[in-house]
Amino acid sequence: MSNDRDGETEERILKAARTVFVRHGTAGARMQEIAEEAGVNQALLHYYFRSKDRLAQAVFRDVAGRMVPSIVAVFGSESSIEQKVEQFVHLYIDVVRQSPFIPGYIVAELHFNPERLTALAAEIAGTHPASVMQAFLPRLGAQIDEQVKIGAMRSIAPDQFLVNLVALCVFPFVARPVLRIVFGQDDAAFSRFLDERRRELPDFILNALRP
Amino acid sequence: MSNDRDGETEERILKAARTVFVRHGTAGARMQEIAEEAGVNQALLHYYFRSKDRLAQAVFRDVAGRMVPSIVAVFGSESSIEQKVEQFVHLYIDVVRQSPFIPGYIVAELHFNPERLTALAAEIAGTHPASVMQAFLPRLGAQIDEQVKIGAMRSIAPDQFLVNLVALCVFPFVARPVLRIVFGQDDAAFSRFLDERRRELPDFILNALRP
DNA sequence: GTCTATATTGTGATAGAC
DNA sequence: GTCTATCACAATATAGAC
Repeated sequence: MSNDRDGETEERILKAARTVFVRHGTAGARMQEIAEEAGVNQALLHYYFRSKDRLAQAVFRDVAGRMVPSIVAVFGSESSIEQKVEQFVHLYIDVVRQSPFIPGYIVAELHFNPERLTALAAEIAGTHPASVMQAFLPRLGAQIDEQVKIGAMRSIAPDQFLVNLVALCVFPFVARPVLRIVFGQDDAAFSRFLDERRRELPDFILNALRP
Repeated sequence: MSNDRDGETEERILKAARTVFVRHGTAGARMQEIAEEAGVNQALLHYYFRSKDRLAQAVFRDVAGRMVPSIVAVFGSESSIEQKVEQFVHLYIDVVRQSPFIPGYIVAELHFNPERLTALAAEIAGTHPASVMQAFLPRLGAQIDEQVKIGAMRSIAPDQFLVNLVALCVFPFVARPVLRIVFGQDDAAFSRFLDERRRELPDFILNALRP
């Protein structure tokens, strides 16, 4: 195996770790399996990442951070609420559909190792200007108030609104094993379910807010 | 320590296991910690449950199965859709609020050990009459169609409807670490958030389905 | 940087006394 | 049924050669 002049090996290890951690969770993952998946030996994992915990941190940072720029793009924009809802639903379903196990991994990691989120949040706060981070919730609130004032929308707290929006997008993926059993959905049926959802969810949400 | 004539010890072990598995997940849980939590030694865990895996299975069965009777009660009833939605939202939030880590545990277990759900499903199918299990989805569909025909509701597939309903109830609990950071919610704020949600969610959902 | 070999501790599980 | 003691192996981590 040749040298890692351009960080190619480190990247391959991280990718392998992503696969294994997402599949088995941080506690269930084995360094040995990651090494095999990356085509290197276990010692090299420690050479690059020092410990399993640091590697797990790097993976969470990588996986969870991946979602952030698009979210910021949607909610940091000047679009109308209607547009934001539709953009978010489409973006989320289109992206996550290609890695449908990510949400389950993230939720599990949030639950068992919530301290990793703190670390990630600090980093994101450093990357994006504070103005964007601080402002986007009140801004959304103001946008809602506007619509309420002209009678185009019923009032809703912006945090409730956001939780609703994200919940409706994320949940089908984390509940997939249940859908498989309760609705008898095989892969194709699940895919059709997502198509239908992508099409109808924006209207469902916007209609919920009509006066 | 006295003998376990009435299954008191076994019950105490199961309860301890519930606590530890819910907190750390199946892979992250340690038999030693469960033994301490139960006030017994590790050997006794094996005496009653033979292996960690069987204990994990028993815990999942216990925790996940706990929710089922109430769900069946709501959706197996003859109530109107409006009533079902309100009943489910109130029931779910009231119950889960007292054990707010359950949803995170269940989602994680579904993700990493989906085969446990299969076992549980078989058991539930055995307990409840097949008529109830098979019928409840078409029945909900028929109930929706009725409303659509009289112009009281817009059309929606029953599986989409159910996913929406459950998603909106479950998600705040699994996303709690995120709410804490993004919205700065401490325990009291989260509790108020749930109060507000319990009050407004039924209307949100029903309004979404108005024509 | 990458490997092999190994140290060290953790962890599920069992044997056997009481 | 419950305990103590211990086995057997899994798993993270490090030392040191190349």
